[in-house]
Order: sequence, then C-alpha cells, then structure tokens
Amino acid sequence: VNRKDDNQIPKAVVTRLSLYLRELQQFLRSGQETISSNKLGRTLGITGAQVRKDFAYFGQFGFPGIGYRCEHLTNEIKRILGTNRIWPVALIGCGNMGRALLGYKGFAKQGFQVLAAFDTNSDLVGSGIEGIPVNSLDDLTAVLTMKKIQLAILAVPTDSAQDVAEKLVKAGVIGILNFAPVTLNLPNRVAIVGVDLALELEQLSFSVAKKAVNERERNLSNRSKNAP
Amino acid sequence: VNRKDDNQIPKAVVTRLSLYLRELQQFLRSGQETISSNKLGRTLGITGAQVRKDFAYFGQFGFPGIGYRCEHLTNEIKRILGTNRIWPVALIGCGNMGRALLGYKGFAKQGFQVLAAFDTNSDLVGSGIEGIPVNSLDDLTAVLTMKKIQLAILAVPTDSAQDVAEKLVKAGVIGILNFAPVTLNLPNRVAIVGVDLALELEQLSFSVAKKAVNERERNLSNRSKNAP
DNA sequence: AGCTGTGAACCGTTTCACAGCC
DNA sequence: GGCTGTGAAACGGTTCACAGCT
Repeated sequence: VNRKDDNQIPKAVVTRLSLYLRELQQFLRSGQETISSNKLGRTLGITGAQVRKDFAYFGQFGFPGIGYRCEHLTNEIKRILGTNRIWPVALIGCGNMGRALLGYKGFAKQGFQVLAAFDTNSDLVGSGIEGIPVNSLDDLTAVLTMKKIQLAILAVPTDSAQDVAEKLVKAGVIGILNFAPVTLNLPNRVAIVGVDLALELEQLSFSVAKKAVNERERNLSNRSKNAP
Repeated sequence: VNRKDDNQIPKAVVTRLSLYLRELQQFLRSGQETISSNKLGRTLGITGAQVRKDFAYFGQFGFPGIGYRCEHLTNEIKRILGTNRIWPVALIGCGNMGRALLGYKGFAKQGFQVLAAFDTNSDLVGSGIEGIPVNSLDDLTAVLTMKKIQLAILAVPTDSAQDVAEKLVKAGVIGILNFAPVTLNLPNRVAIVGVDLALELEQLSFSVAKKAVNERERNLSNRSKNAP
C-alpha cells in the first residue's frame, strides 16, 4: 500500500488554526464576507504565505483572486479541529479556579458544554454551581458514562492531580485540560493540554526582563556612538 | 565591535525553562540533591541533549560526571526568567475569572504578588476580594504608580479588552497576561502573553479527533492484513 | 565510569517566488 | 490586478556524537 503514516500536523499549525478561527469569527461578526491570507495574517502578526501553507495541510479552501470566504473557512476549521459539534465536558475540582471555569461563557461559545462538576467536598456534592450539578468523585464513572463525557477539565490541587487524572482515564476520559502545575503521567492514548498560570507569568517576566536588557544595551551602544 | 544582535532565545526554550523549574522544585521538595540532564528530560518527555542545549544558551550550570545541583540550577533559572525577585502585579476585571485568579495561590509561590484589583463595577470598588483591595479603573495610573506595578493580568470582557489594555500601557504597564480571546494591538515594547481557555480545549478536541482517525485507519489496515 | 558542553549533521518549519486561476 | 496553492530555498531548532572534565 502507499499509506503514509505521516499524519503528523505540527502543533504550531493547530494552534494557529484556533487563532484563525477566532479572527474569522470576529470578521464574520463585523459583516466581512471574504478575507485574503495576507489580511488574515496581518491581524495575527504572521505572513500570508504562512497562512496559506497552514491551510494546505488540510485541503484547498481559498479562491484565487478573491481570498477565503469567512463563513466557509470558519466551518472548515471547525471541522478540522473537531468542534463542528458539541463536546460534553466534565470539570473536576470546584475550588476557586474550578468555580470560575464553571461560569466561563467562552467554552459554550466554541462548542464545549460543561455538563457535570465533581468534588470531594461533601458539602458541595448535591448542590449546583452556575447551574451545573456537583457530583461526588465516587460517581465519576457512572456520571461520565451516562452523560457520554470524554473530555475533562482538571482543576484540583497539585498533589491530587495525578491520582484524579488516573481515575478520569479509568472512567473513559480521553482528553484532559490540566490546570495543575505538574506533568501528568498517563497512557499515550490520552491527550493532555496543560495550562500553568504561574508559568505564563514567568514567560511574561522573561520577556520584560529581556526587553529591559536590550534597551540598556541599545543605550550603551548609542552612548559609545556619540562619544567613541 | 563584535556585538551580536542575536539576543533571540527561542520561545520554546523559555517555555521549557519554566518546566525545568517546576520539575526541579518538585525534586527539591523530595530531597533530591542533583539531577542529570537525561533524568530531568525524562520527566518531561524530552531528551537530555535538548536539556543541555537549552541551558547552553545561558551559561554552564552543570558538573561533568555529576549532573546539575538542583538548588543551584533552580536559582539560575529563576535569575534567567527574572523571577528571583517579587513582581507586584495588578489584576483588571473582577468577574468570575478575575476573582478566581485573585485567589490563586500558585502566583505567589513563583514570586508574583497581586497587590491591586480593578473593576468598573462601583459596587465592588472599595471592597476587598481575597484580601486584595478593589479599585476603580479611573485610579489605574495613580495606584500602579504608587505600588510600582508593571505587570497586569487582564480578565475583562472581550469587548473591552483592547481599550483597557491601552489604558494599562498608558499607566506604565510593560507586560500583560491576557485572558480575553482577542489579539491585543499594542506597542512592541509591551510584552503580551495570551491565555485563551476555549482555544486550549480546541487543541484537545483536535488531538482527540486525530487519535480517533488514526485508530480507525489502523483498524482498517489490520483488517486488510487479515483478509487481503 | 558518568555526565556535561558543543560542533556538526539532520530535520522540520517558514519564507520566497511564481505558475495558475478568477 | 489580485490572490491562491505550492515547489524550492532559507532558516532555525533538535538530535547526534564525542571531546573533555570529575
């Protein structure tokens, strides 16, 4: 057979796909019908060639001389990302972060519906937060099976993250959005995306510190230019 | 002069730096004194060579035959990231997400201290959330100047994100952690890190969908192997 | 023997440039 | 004229392999 196992799409491409989607939805809201690769790239600080190459991984969506039709392209990207349907999602851990995520409207807007919350705190179990019922972790498998949930948002304390993650996998979860600042160790078949908020601030700190250094150096070299 | 303007560290390297730091802090807590590049890499699913090359951008931190001393390396990475000091931070937007972030303990642990919150809701202004005073957006410049704040966490509604971001820049902010799902348009001197939660779920959706496709294909090729 | 630091080879992504189409 | 889609070239990051240190 001539089958290539070359199914590997660069991670950077998939990230940009989401960004394109975000911009396209913006364009759609403002009534824009079509968009060129260059203009779409401009809004994100990348080149038109990059945009076109990214789409080329998945097919031909554009019209020479015209550009891309916003609505059509939006649908294609959703299909590629797998968000052209509604994903039921579970949220584990109803602490500060968990509760905020339960109230976050942005998930539903992109097709993710949080249908069940879980916590170990028996005071919370049985109640509802933001209209979402809170279950005991003991009922994980039962609830997830019944509601056909395969994606989970993990917002538990760092120390229990690995344990709970393993329970999720046993309960049939195949994708985890992990907010705990640890590297989860799970079977390869499980997809993991980590969001470490402190880490993001560290990246900011580095950028800022670096810019400061660059500016200092620029000043020094200016000075030596003025008085060599 | 022999000055290279080649100050550019790959973004991926800086991200891994934060991950190394996270693992090292874990090792330190468990009493580990030294660590080899291979073992450190293993915990993150990358090669030892990668680890060593990453550090090589910044200097020589290891000891041949021994590895790296966890505590020493931790300090070096903090110095590089600029988190070997305490950063005062402001948080803008005390909605669901903002309030959760005010209560997030992970920031302080890595050296980020949220000293002031801001909101437009006059009911909140004057109160405190998680012990942090809520100010009016009108007092932005005054408060930021007084508290010497240069970093901000932006957790306002999407529609006002760009406006508020511009106000932040005018008030002296040089780094923004942006939770609104939009591309901020700001002067180059301002560092921006975006966290788009729905986008992260989309990445998860893609991984999961892709895995499903791969498995289906594997099944098909198995079947044709069995009955060719 | 064990492990780092690093030049060199390798590989994948980005940019370029242009043929082809509207 | 404007824009896409795409080979080819250029670039940059990752992996390899080994000299050198402990």
